[in-house]
Amino acid sequence: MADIAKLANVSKPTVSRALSNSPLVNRATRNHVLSVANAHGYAVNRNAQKLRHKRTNTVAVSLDFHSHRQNHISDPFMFDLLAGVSEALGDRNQDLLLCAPNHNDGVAFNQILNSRGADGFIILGQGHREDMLHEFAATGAPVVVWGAADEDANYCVVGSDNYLGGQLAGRYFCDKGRRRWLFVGDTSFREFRQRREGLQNVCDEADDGIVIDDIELHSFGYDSAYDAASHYLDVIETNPDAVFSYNDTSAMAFISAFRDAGIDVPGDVSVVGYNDIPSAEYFSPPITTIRQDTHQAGRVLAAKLMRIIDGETPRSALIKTELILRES
Amino acid sequence: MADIAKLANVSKPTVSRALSNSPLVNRATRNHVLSVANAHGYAVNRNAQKLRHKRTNTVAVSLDFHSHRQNHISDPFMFDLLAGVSEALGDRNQDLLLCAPNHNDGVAFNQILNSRGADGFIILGQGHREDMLHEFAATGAPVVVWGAADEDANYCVVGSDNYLGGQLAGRYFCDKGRRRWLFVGDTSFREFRQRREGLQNVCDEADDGIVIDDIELHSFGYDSAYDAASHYLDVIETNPDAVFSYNDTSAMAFISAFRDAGIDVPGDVSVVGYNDIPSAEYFSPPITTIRQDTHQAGRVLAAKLMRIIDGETPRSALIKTELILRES
DNA sequence: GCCTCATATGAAACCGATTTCAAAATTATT
DNA sequence: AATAATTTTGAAATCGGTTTCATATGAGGC
Repeated sequence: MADIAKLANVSKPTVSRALSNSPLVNRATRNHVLSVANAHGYAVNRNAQKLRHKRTNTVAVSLDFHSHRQNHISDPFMFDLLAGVSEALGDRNQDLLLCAPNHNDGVAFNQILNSRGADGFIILGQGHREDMLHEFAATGAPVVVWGAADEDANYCVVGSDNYLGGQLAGRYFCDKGRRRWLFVGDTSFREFRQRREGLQNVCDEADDGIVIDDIELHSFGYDSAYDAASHYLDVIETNPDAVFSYNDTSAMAFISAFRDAGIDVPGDVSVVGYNDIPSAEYFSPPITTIRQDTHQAGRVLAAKLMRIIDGETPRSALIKTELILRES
Repeated sequence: MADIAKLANVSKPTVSRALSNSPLVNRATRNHVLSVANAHGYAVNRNAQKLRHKRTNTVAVSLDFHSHRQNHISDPFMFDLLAGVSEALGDRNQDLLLCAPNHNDGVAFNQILNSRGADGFIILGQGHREDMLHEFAATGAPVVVWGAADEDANYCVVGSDNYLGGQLAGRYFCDKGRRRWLFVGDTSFREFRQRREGLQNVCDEADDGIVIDDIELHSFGYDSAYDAASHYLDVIETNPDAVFSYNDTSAMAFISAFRDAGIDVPGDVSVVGYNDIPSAEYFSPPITTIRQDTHQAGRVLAAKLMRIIDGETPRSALIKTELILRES
């Protein structure tokens, strides 16, 4: 910057002001400085800027890779979400610091904040980290979480309307005249628990002798879902006629297992997945599922975090959640 | 840091040296300083550090979101790659700056480098940006590209052995006794062109009257592939008995289109995809495809870039590329 | 012509670390 | 005990910007 100042025959502060569009600098001077800076391909040193400003304009994004134990990071939904967040942050001129899998604990988060590596955090997938997040947020850390809203949460949560998602699946089953429902998912995750509750709600209101059975599936991935489904069919007396599973991949696994056991989908059983990943549409049969708007999610997450960084305390929010009617 | 120095009864430089494990500081003093720093949750300011060191320990990663015009970012393969890179960079204590979609041109890249936002670039998917990348690399920018090796490239490329990939598909078709092959892909992309050449090579060596037809598919995504397949079947005289498509999603689309036209897969036609995305295994029929080791890819990309940043000029490299035999 | 006020500019201090260089403290050598 | 060699330590300069504060310049009012 000192060089540019010399070249433009002005002082360092003037260059600084010109580059930041300060009204304190004369129009003509600014244009001159700008042209000199441009001609020399000058770019302000972000690190010096961050140091002085005490603001990084960087958002750290954490992906809970490890909650996808088996499948590691394979569920495309998380990545659509990441894409949405990336786009939203780009629009706001915020840099995106992607946190590596092994840095996903509270200490590491605090370290990033304390060392001024980022101004705040977007956590994609709260998983089983609610306690850690609670603690983290309690320190005053600016943080937004993609996950399930929680009355007691001391942090801002943005997520799918899981309860509604459960209701949508339930109503779909009612429409199809299904009476023996099966819920698949690990209800120790709040998100899945809320879906289960929404499903239960529709069941209760129908008051029609509908029963709901549960499979607590503690590991992710297609294979374990397939195995769970096969085993379930082995031990159960009466087959279910409807399945609501926690994501599309497992829904596909259930469909395959059912078909391999000679059960027709969607003839004998209706199946609803969650997330509407791209392949859901192309599976055979195309999967009826619950879609979330990942772009909206990204925008909302980014917007809320910006407000938190600016000292406000925005409320948690639910993202548009809709049933995508297909053939399963 | 000045505070820690005061608390530990030493000077600022001593604290700095203690924290960076410098041998210039006495063992006892270091331990004392460390314990004081720890007790107060102190973390060095990264920005000051980067400013002084003129090194950021940050790698910018660019995803070519836009080459996936229709599907935007839906191909899970790119994300597996991103995960691999993220992991590898994490192991090397490098931060990962994810570049937003709208920042994917050479000027923006240079801006990031000049402003010391990152030490180097990992470009995932060269797409049609070869010229830009060439120019970028010519400025001396440290850059590694995931894509297709090119004799003339002035930058380091890491990628699948596309030629071998094509050969593997060709040999598979030979094994199945297929004689009328169809190659699907946009050969204006070097990667796909190389695969096409590998396929041709097997065809030539078989010397068996095998013919290869081509569909130049200029847009990505399932739907356009399905449409292309249907249209192809409408206008063609003799149906192909083998299809090698540029990715798994399009392979699925071709299989669906063929089946909808009453053509049996794998009975009448063998289909080979590319990338081995998770759903390839669960599609019906499970898709025979070419797999690349995304973790290895991530590690190699990271390692090469580190060497480039250190002033070396490592050579381009090919990643393990293997045929995954399934039912299609 | 003198005073006030607004506008434009620059000198110097500062953000929070690291590095150079000189000085102090310790240890080894004779 | 005196000197040389080696460790340890700290004062000051530095990285590259931004901000404060004082000053210079020119316009407008009387």
